[in-house]
Amino acid sequence: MVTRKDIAEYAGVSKTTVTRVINNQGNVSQENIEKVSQAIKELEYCPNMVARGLKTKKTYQILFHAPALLNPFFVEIYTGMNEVAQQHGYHIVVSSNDDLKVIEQRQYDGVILSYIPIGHSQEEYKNSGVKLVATNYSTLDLEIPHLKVDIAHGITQALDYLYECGHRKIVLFSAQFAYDQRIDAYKKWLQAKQLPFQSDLYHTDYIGKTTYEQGYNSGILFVENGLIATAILAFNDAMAIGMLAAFKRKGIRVPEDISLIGFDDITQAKYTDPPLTTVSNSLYQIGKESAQMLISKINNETVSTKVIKTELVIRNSVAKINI
Amino acid sequence: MVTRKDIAEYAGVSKTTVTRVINNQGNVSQENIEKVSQAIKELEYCPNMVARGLKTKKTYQILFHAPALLNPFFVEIYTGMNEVAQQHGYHIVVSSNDDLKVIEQRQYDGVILSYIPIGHSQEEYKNSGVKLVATNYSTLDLEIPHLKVDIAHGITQALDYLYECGHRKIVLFSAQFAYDQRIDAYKKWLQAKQLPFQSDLYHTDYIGKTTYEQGYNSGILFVENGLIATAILAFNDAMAIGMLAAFKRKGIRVPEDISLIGFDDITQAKYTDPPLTTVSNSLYQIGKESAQMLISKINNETVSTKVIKTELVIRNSVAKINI
DNA sequence: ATGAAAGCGCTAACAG
DNA sequence: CTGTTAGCGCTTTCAT
Repeated sequence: MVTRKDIAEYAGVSKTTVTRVINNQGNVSQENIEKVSQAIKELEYCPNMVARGLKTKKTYQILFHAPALLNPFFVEIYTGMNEVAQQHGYHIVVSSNDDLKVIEQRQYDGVILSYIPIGHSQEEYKNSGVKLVATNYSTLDLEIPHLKVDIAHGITQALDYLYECGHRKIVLFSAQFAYDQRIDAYKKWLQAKQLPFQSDLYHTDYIGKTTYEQGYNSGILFVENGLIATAILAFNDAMAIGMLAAFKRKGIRVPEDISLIGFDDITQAKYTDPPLTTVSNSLYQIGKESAQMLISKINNETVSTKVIKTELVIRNSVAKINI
Repeated sequence: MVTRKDIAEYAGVSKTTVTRVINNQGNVSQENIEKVSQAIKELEYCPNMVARGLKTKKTYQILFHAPALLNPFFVEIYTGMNEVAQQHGYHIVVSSNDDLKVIEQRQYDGVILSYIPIGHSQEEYKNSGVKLVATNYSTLDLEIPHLKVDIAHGITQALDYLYECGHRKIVLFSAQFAYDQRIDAYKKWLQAKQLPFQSDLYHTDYIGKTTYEQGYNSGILFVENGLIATAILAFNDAMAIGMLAAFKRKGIRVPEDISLIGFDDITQAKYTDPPLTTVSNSLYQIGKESAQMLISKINNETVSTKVIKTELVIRNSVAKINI
């Protein structure tokens, strides 16, 4: 390994001078700049960021704390994040490891939270002293600056659309694992439309997992219990896609027999049969912005929570029905 | 930040002793072990891996060099990799950055290659001196130890199955971006079956991208040019899923009008309509094994190329037809 | 404009 | 069993 020392000797200057030209801090003669540059090129020197990190306390590494990358949802966010991180010279490592110690151990410059693991609190993260930002958060009481998706708005958009299409019996799939704005938004909307709230018209039958598989299982169950509604608002696209498969399996046609709306607009949503009507979350954009937010924070700029607007993407999984 | 020095002072021992108990190297009295452990707990000390890395030249970081995580294919591999990496205390960072310098800069302990970027050669990687392993490689001339998927075998399995189902006109989708075993395997198989080789029965119309979108476009084109075959062997599942959408759009039924086989068996393949018959690659397993392989190599064990067996997963996208 | 020296937090001889 | 010392590769005062 060739170090700054080698360059210094080769160029006949001091190590300090080498540092100065590498980080172009000025105060070095044109002649020396050239000698050093030449040496660097010839010896193929490249700075050791570990050593630098030890000294400067900056590793140029960011931790993305996500439950499971296998969920396409997170992959799209990650992809956006990664793009801006790269532009700023940061590497991102993804971890679903609940151990907060790694943050200090590995000296991450900052962390992006996409969830707070069970058994941990936002206080713990805050106390750890790292630069912190949350992404795609929808819970109300988060003090950490974050990108807030206005899920309530998205739900309302979807519900309105369903209403326009003539639907009056709509099942909402929510989640048990956390407080979910969906339910409140749903109730509020029902009230506004003067529709009755029937508890069997929303489901919280699954815990934590919002996957294809879970959607499939929920779909099967839903059919077997008798179609109690004309439309479903799924927790997310992955689940909606699983349901699509379940309905197909059970001989239930979408949208003829039941209408279905997803959430997130992941890439595949365009390629399902029928193409999935869904609420777009701008996942990629969210990823980019949250990385930008964290990097700003690392640079000691002040950042504040920002609301992301959702958008209804109309494809073919919802039917107009007669009222 | 609390360091080893703080622990030493708090426990009334030397820094070396602290090191010894942390890395339990023995040669420490029971009494001191307890004093140090106590101090660590009370001061909430945790070792700084950057400093350690500088000294030991081990960062416990692995680079996964993959073109795009958005491709579900890579995500599944990554997930497997990540699991075993975690078990061994490694973090993985994914990068599609072509710059080999980061390997030295960031002092990665090893890198897993899923492709060699255009303009680079395996020699370059080898010369860089890092521990190296390749994953899911199918080209023939790779000297780096790797997990080799026997694509030829997979193709043959798929082709055989199609043949059994009565298909004689089969389109193979290959890729332009690299030498692809598929074509050779296809030709060889045709010969064995004494079927004529028709150049219009394989396509290499797309470059590099093997995505949903590309599959969709290819599917549309394929239909518009007139169905010249009864079955398609797609490059991978992502493309097959895109094609499924295209056929649906064009009113072509799968498998009634055309049969379709994918490659990889990604998670969604189970949830398409119809569920996709495909060749399983054991992506998750590949990920796990390649990480294991690299870690062994990092530990200076000798590792060698290993062939992964493919498996035909029969679902419902292939029809039996009359010969 | 240049260099010497100290030190980031850790490990690894070496000496006791 | 324990501690002293040097040093990993880099940055940063502080002199010159």
